[in-house]
Amino acid sequence: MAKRVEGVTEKLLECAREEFLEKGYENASLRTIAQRAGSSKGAIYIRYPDKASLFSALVDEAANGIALLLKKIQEEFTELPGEVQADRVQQMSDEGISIFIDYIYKHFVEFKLLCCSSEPGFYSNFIHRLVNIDVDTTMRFIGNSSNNAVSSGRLTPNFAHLLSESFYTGMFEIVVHDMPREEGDIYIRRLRKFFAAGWMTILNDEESAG
Amino acid sequence: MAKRVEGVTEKLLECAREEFLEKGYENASLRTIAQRAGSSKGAIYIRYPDKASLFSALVDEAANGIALLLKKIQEEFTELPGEVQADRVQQMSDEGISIFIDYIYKHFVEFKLLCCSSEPGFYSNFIHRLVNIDVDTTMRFIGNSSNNAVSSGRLTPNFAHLLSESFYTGMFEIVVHDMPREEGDIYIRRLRKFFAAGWMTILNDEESAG
Amino acid sequence: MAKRVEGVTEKLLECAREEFLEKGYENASLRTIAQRAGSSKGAIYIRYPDKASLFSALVDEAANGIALLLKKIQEEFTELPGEVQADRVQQMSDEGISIFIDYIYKHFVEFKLLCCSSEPGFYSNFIHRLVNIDVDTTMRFIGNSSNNAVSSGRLTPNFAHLLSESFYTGMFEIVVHDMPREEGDIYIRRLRKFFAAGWMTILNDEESAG
Amino acid sequence: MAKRVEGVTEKLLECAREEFLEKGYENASLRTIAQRAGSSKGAIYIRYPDKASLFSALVDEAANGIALLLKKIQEEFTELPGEVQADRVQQMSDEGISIFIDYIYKHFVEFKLLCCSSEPGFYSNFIHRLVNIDVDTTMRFIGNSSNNAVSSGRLTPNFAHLLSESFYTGMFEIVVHDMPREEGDIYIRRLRKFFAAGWMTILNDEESAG
DNA sequence: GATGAATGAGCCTTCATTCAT
DNA sequence: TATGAATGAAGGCTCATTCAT
Repeated sequence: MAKRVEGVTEKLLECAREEFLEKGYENASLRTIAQRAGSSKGAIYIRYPDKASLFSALVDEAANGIALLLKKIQEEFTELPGEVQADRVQQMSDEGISIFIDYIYKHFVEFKLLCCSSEPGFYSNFIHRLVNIDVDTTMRFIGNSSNNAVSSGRLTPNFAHLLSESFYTGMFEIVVHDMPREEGDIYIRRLRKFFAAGWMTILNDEESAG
Repeated sequence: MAKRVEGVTEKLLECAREEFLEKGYENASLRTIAQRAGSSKGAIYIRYPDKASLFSALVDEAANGIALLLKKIQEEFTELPGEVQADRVQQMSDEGISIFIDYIYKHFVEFKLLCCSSEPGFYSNFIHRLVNIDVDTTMRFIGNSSNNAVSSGRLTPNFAHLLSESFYTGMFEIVVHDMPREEGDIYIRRLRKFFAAGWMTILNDEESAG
Repeated sequence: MAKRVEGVTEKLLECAREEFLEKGYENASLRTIAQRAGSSKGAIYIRYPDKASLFSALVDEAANGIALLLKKIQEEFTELPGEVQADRVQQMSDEGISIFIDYIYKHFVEFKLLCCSSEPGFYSNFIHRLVNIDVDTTMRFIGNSSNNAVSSGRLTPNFAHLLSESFYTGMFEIVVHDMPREEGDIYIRRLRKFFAAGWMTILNDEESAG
Repeated sequence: MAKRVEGVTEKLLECAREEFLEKGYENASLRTIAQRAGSSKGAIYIRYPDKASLFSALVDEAANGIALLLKKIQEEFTELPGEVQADRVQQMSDEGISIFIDYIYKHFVEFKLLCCSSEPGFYSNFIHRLVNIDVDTTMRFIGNSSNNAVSSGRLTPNFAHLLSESFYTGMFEIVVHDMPREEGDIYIRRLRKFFAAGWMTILNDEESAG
């Protein structure tokens, strides 16, 4: 039984990465990828059923990984006693955010591909997975608490969705702009403060407060 | 004098709009656009020298218009007396933001095209134009005041850029998500509060405050 | 009755000339010609039924003119008394050749178009017209004399044709290479000597002579 | 290993040859060539990067071959002792010319393509390669001898160029006119005599002779 | 007469994908 | 398994020509 030549898959993925980064998903050419890798188009099709799958192979692990990570962080928040949850505006702890940023920088190229080189819709799908996790936790948290943000209409699910999306899009600016780690750290932490402050204006019942 | 058959340009633009919206810039086909419009490929080329120009024709007016609008709003801010500026965190007045939102909703489809269907780089160019206007005003405002955000290193031009980008990207979420006008209004006003709060953490000298 | 705007035809021809010279027949564009002339494609079609006719309009007068000229020169030769003809190898007199060269230089651009910018086949048609005139005279001259070049098989009509073609192609080298008048004069006169010598080897019965 | 289906390349070249011959380079259509060959446009592009390369594939070997042949023949002339050179007007020996003609007839179709169906400039490039070889030898030969053709101004490089071009153009008349071998032989040998006589009028110092 | 919009065939080329070897 | 030849649809674009105005 013929075996896959060792290293071919890796070489193909590496060259695919370069090609996608340089030209974007649509304009990347499988022919060129195969050539760069010193391999053949057929070799790609043995491994991946089509162009989209090849792209996914480069990106899925990181995309799944960060979604899982976020889920875990959020679950840790959910498991906190109610009183502690109520004291926090951000669902990610300081430690949680650190791990999150770590993860992004550890898979920087993959997220670069996702942010800058994927087919239209692919990136937003990715963001939405994160957003859904985030919003789930948020809505559950508010539902469990006595906060009237939802019941008062200050917060709709759709609205929560958009705020979250804005936050995560903001986060991935560090990738889009190739921000060095240190700068990214500072930037994301400030972003959290931004959004913490923002959430305050929603969670707090200003009307009745005024 | 050969006159353009009435309505052909409009029909072409309309069908181009649809095609671009459905398939995105890269996958849109001039052939299909012409067919949809019951016209010919040549009819497109009489009007626009190439595919990119056809797209621009759909989008440029709105893109330029909103940039001009932002500039005007910012200039009005700049012309305010120094004390009044200092009291404000957001450079857009309530009235300014209303006009801004109005403009977006009046050209909703155009911004939809820009946000969701343009070639890679086209959308970010657009956002950057707005961002540059914004950052200019911000940096000048801080330069003219005695605020030490810049001198202390809390704010770099690059950083201001990213924050602004995050803000405007957030704004255009209302377009990406086809938010109805009323909801968009609320959303954007909240976004302002978010960022106002965020800016406070940068403008205020926390270090020395602590 | 609407009248042709004066000078339009001239302008069109002038710009067509330039376009054909620059790009060659196939790659010349009627659209471009009309634009250069500040006129319209329709204006061309009013005057000429198609692209080929426009080209002909630039070139036919010179092509016909030189053919007529050659005919006249050759007829003058034919009308010479038989003895005088026999003494001459070249059918063009010194005076004849001068007039001929004059004509070429007077219509240099037109011949340039013919030689370098016409559609494949057009140039050879032109040359063949000259060649046919030449060969007619030659064959008649030999038929009327007692020369055995033909009867001995040293000269076939086809062969005469080719020799003549080689001569006239050689002649138009002065056009192809933009030779200045003076140089062209010298060159063509040498060419005549070349061919005179060549013809000697055909007209003279070397076999029986040897 | 994917192997090219046998005969496809040959069929493509054959049909390309026909198409180019019938319509000329510009008007030949790759679509038609592929159809004629019962193949696909892609099949052409696997083999040749573009239209020009396909044409070259039909023609280059013959064009290079005859240039090399001419070089070899000329070098043999150059290596002759000075006295023997001086006795010869033509640089090609009888044997040399035979080999040359052989070569043309062995690649008749290829030269037909070159002469009658190539893009403007392609044919003259080809001729100029031969001419440059020829003129090099001629000028060197004259430089090494005591002949005053050059020093007296009777022969300029430019002029030698044109004479040579006229000669080779004349030669390829046998191709342009589909002359049968036997006739071509005779024609070319006569052409040599023509030019031998012509060269005499340049090499001989007529002035001082007179 | 003059215009240039409209046409649609046609151009060369690239592509993802299939499949015989 | 691996190859790359083969495919044919589709790409953007140019063109000579027609014809309503």
